[in-house]
Order: sequence, then C-alpha cells, then structure tokens
Amino acid sequence: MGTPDFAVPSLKALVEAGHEICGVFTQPDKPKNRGMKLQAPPVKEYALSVKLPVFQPTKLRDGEALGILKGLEPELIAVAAYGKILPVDILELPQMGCVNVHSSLLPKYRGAAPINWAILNGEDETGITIMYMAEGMDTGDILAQRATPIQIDENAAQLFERLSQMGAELLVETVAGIEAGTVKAVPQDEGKASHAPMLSRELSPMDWSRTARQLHDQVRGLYPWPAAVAAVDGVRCKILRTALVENAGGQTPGTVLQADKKGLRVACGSGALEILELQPDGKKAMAASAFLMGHPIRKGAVLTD
RNA sequence: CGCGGGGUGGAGCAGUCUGGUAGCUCAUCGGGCUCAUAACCCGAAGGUCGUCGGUUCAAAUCCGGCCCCCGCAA
Repeated sequence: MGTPDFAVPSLKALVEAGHEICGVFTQPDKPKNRGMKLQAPPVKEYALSVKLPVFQPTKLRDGEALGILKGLEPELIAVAAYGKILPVDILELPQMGCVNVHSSLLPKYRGAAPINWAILNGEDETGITIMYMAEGMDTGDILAQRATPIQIDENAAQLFERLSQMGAELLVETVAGIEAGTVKAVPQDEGKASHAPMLSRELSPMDWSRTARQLHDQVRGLYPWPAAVAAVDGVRCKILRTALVENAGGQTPGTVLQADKKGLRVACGSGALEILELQPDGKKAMAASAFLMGHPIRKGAVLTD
C-alpha cells in the first residue's frame, strides 16, 4: 500500500526480491493540475506496468476494503506513504502484521512530512525506520532503522530520492528478517516523539530577519513544494536554490549586498544568502544571473513585499 | 468549460493600451587596452515578434481559432 513517488522504489524492491504481491492498494485518481485532469498516483502507474492488481478504495472503514483484503489473504502488508489511516481490523488481518516505511528516525518526526521538517529544523542527520503499524500516527514498534547524514546543500527532493531508495532496501531486508524470525520489535520512546505536520504555503514567505542558515534550511526544506517565496524587485518569486555566504553584518535584513553577474546576495538577520536559482510568478525557473538581465537591481536596495 | 500570467535574436526583459524602419542588459564573434582578466573601450553578426487566418495603405501591436510554457487552486 502506497501512493506517491516515495513508495514506488519500495514496491519495486519487493517485486524484484521475488515476493508474491497479491494486491496493490493506492489512493483513487484525483483531479490535479491545470484543467483538473484526473491523475493516477505513481504507485498505480508502476503497479499497472508490471501487471499487478490495483485497488483504489475511497474508504477503508466501510468493510469493502476489508473484504477485498480477506480475499487476497496477504501474509504481510507493507505500507509506504499510503495517505490513509488503516483501521484495526485491517492491521490485524495479516499473520506477519503490517509494516510501514517511514522516512525519519522515529520517534522523531512522526507524521506527514518528516523529510521536509528534518531539513527545515536544520538537522544534520535523518534516516529510515521500518516499524509495525499501530493505531496511532507512526507509533508502532520499531523493527529496523538506518541513518544518513543530511548535506548542507541538499534539498528535500534530493533527500526524498535517497531515502526512498534506502527505505526500499531496508524494507526488503526487514521483511526477510521477519520471515526468518531474526528481527525484534522495540517500542518507541514516547518522551522523544515529535511531529512533522503537513506542509502548507503558509511556510513559504521568507523573513529576511531570520538567520541565513534558517532561511537556507527553509529554501531547501520546502523544495520543490511549496517552496520558499520572496519578492525580488517587486516580483513574487519562488526561491529555489541558495548558498550560505559570509557577511560582516550591520545592514537591514533584506538589503541587497550584490546584484551583478557575480551573484545576487542578500543580507539576513545574521549572515547572508546568495540566491542561485529562482522562479518568478508565471515564469520558468532560472538562474539568478538571468533574472538580473531583465530586472536590474541596485546594490543597497531592500527586498520587501 | 476552476482562476490567472506568459510565448519578441542564444539568456532575461521592454515595446502591445494610443498600428507606421524591433529596443535594453548579458552572452557570442572581430579588434583595442592591459603583466593579466570573468574588467574596460570600439565594432559586428544574429529575430518569418509561438502558429493559422481576419481587419488595414500598413500588424509584435487590433479581432478570431489553435499549439506550447508557467503560477494559483485541488
């Protein structure tokens, strides 16, 4: 069971490890993008491409999904970013239980957006947890964990990609361990639990009075969606890629320190940020130097909405 | 028919309202200056203005169809 890109490597790894997949559950196609066209979730596309049976129930609690699952007789259910809460009767169905791939080192960052929040909070390490599923949100007993460092210039999309691969590997290893009876379940330390709520555009606006590091984390943690947003030369722009640079300080936050072909640098509450790539409203993403060609900005100007 | 922005030399923009020789910054090429340079000076090349049709003496500009890109909303 899974829905977005993150879940595809896990499903693929299970298939390639030789497991018999009796069914794939994913969210129903939903209207997305311009024109409200119906769009199939990535997991569905992959599942269909390898001819696995796909189920897209709207509800899991009306008994219908349970009926389907009983008919499939799964030994184990593997879940990765499915996007729905599984009711107890489903959790208790498979003999070997329900295991979940979660992209954080639980009990930290339970919830919908663990990868983004790890970056937003400036963590230097995160990882993957494989655990049994319980009724609470990501509260089940831990079966396996693997950590990985977060690079200073790595954005959420890149980390997503790495963790989805790592999650797939660890899932297959853990499932093998369950079959062999070599893994043990360890309860989570509730005292250390934290939450990573869903992202929203309210997180986007950049406040130049924050530190350069905080803003840098905001830019890469929210990439590619909802993305950090700032007004540059009066134009609303997504700020897509930045770098931390030295700055003696003393300027009003938002002051443009440099705006030429060498770069676009902005003073922050502490330190400074070089804007490398941005995307004006209604335009494609472009290098900051390209933006400056058509939007001459004076050094010393202060960026404001 | 969800709302909106946009397609102009290689890049980013102006010009469109108020039709009349297509402009700016950068990149490119040639030359110069310099110990040297991504710096500076001089010069040059490069565009059927997304596409099809209409109005007009004349369309990037006004009118209509189509294609493509992007933001919002979900």
